[in-house]
Amino acid sequence: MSTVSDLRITLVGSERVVAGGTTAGDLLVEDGGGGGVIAARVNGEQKDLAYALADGDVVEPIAIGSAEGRAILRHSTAHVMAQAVQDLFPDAKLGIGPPIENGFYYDFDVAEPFTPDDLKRIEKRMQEIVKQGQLFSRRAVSDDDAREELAAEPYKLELIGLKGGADAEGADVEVGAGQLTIYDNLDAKTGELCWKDLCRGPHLPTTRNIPAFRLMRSGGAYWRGSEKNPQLQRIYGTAWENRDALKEHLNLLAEAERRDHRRLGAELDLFSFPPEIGSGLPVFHPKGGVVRKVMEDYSRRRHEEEGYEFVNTPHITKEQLFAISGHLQSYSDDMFPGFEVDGTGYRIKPMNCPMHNLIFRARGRSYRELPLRLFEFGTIYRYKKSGVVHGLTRVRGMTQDDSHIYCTREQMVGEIKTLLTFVLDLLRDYGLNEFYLELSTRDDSDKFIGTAEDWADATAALQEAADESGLDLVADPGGAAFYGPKISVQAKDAIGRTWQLSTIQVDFNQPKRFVLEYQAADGTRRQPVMIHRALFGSMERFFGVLLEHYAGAMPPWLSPVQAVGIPIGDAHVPHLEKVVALLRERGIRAEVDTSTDRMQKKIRNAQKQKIPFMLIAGDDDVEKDAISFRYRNGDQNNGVPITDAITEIVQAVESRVQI
RNA sequence: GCCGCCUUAGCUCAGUCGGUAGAGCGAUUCACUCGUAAUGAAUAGGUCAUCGGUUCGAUUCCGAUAGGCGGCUCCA
Repeated sequence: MSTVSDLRITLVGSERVVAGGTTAGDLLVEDGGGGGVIAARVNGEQKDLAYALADGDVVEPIAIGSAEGRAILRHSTAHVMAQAVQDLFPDAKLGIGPPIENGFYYDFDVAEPFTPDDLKRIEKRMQEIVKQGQLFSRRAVSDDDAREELAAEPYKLELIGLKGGADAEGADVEVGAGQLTIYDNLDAKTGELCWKDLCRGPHLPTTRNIPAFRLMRSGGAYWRGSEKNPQLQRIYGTAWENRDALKEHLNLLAEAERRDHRRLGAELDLFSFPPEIGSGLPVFHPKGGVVRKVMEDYSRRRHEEEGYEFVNTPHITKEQLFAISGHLQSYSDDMFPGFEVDGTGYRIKPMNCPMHNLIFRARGRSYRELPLRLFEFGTIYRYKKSGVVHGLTRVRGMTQDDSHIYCTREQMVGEIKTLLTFVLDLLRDYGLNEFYLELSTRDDSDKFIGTAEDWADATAALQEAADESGLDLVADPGGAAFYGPKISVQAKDAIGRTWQLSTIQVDFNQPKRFVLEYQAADGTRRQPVMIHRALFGSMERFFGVLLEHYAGAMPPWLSPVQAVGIPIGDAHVPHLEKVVALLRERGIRAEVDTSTDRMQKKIRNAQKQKIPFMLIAGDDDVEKDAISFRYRNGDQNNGVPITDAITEIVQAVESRVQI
């Protein structure tokens, strides 16, 4: 029996004396924090509310709506789901069930994959469990006891064996580094055991604390994330602190679906993926083609201004080139198979850099030429596994806005700084405004080539450029490629999703392999620093990202059709033809809708095509030599003199604003 | 590549418990000429993804292939 002497504890900053045996829950609920407090942070560690306080403990509440609270909620919901699954499918073996961003999952080994109907049944059973208000009850067990209790759960047994060294994503949620614990789900009235799971916790006090959840989908998932392991069936769900938050989340998903670039690409007649050509190989239709052209034209112009030199290289090459670059050895899984021409092996190129290196090497280079910045819209082909291909974001053929910069070590810092500014400015021109950076560096493993000094220098240069940008920087230690560190630019889109776009990558490998050299001022031959940089990533992918960002309503400068003339009657067509001709003279992509539809229908069509400027004309406008604007948002501006209307459109296009 | 689901008219989708198919939109034609998100009518359009099997008979059942979707893995 423990002593019942008073305990001195600290509750969010203030000292407190409570009776022995007080739990975190007693304290926090008594403190008035009962509303929404579902767990506690005691001495920095998450604990159940049932945790019995000890003398000297520092206690903080965890609210269900906080990041930590949501994770606990979702983890507990995963338990409820697993219980429901084992109720309905007694032979299901448990994998792992961690919380994830926006929800949770649990993996099961079952004879038959789950059907959508199964998910409905499971969800229904979960609701019953939630209603029952089962208690989550923590219990410490020895490894041996745990093995005995979980003898029927082979995957759990495997996790017990891994304790502390759990490597798979989510596995450490089940087994921490120390003492094993099991969470029993107990009937609130009878205290009867309903279900149990090996788990580190903490959990909600009862299943009744789950306010809102939904099962989302199921799919296969390899045990412990390895292709070599058997596949389990994973069920994904989402859970929130109240119904509104759940609803908001579901709305966001619906909005994302509405913005899906694959859907918009078809609706707006921008591109398609003819099966006759092959998976992951898009064709751009005239309307998509003009958007791409505008993107390329503007990008070229900016690169010219920044001192890039334009090069062109072929799509195929002797295989030998990739033996020199090393890609054949380390990248061949991602390359299309080779073929033979006149007895020599050839390949389709999966990257442009080796060819740019050959341009660098085409003659002796002086330090006076550096930095040498080679730029190309280089079309490359990479073999992607069939299950990976996805719209424009995961293709097998793509055009990179690729550039390779060769500079001296002394120039490296300055060059990287300028580069990052250039990259961010250009992305801003396309209407992306929220960024953060990720810095991928080496770790101690021996897969990395190049000297420690090289790495330190390059990493410092990237770090310095990143710091100067003032953007948030996420460290990614160990995430670098074997040949050098990199910065990647992550952009947030209009609905808050992040996309990895540009990368700036230092390469210690290829200059060595291609024996790239320049002659320094002192007459010695030195190896240049090589920086890879794809700004949009690929034109296809960036196109897709922009489409989703704008939900198809591209800003006027990027819109395939910038203005459409809509006559009220046939008699007004010549008037609009005249306006459209004037607009075209100013470089505006404009046309008159001369179809036999009624003007209401024409407006509807233009609206669906998300054309920024509708120019409507009837008798009133013809008489006044004017047009009436209708904008995409439904606003009107009637009787605008033609010259004013043209100025307005041209200005909107030239300033690259969104309207 | 792996697990599951899907493929019916240009698009979105019904349907056939095995007896060769429908709608809306779109297209075409005709009529209507209209002031801010769908005028009306008629017509055309499908080897039910492809190939093979089972069957008297397959779009339907089975298998393979291709393509798509959702996961997983991969993305130096």
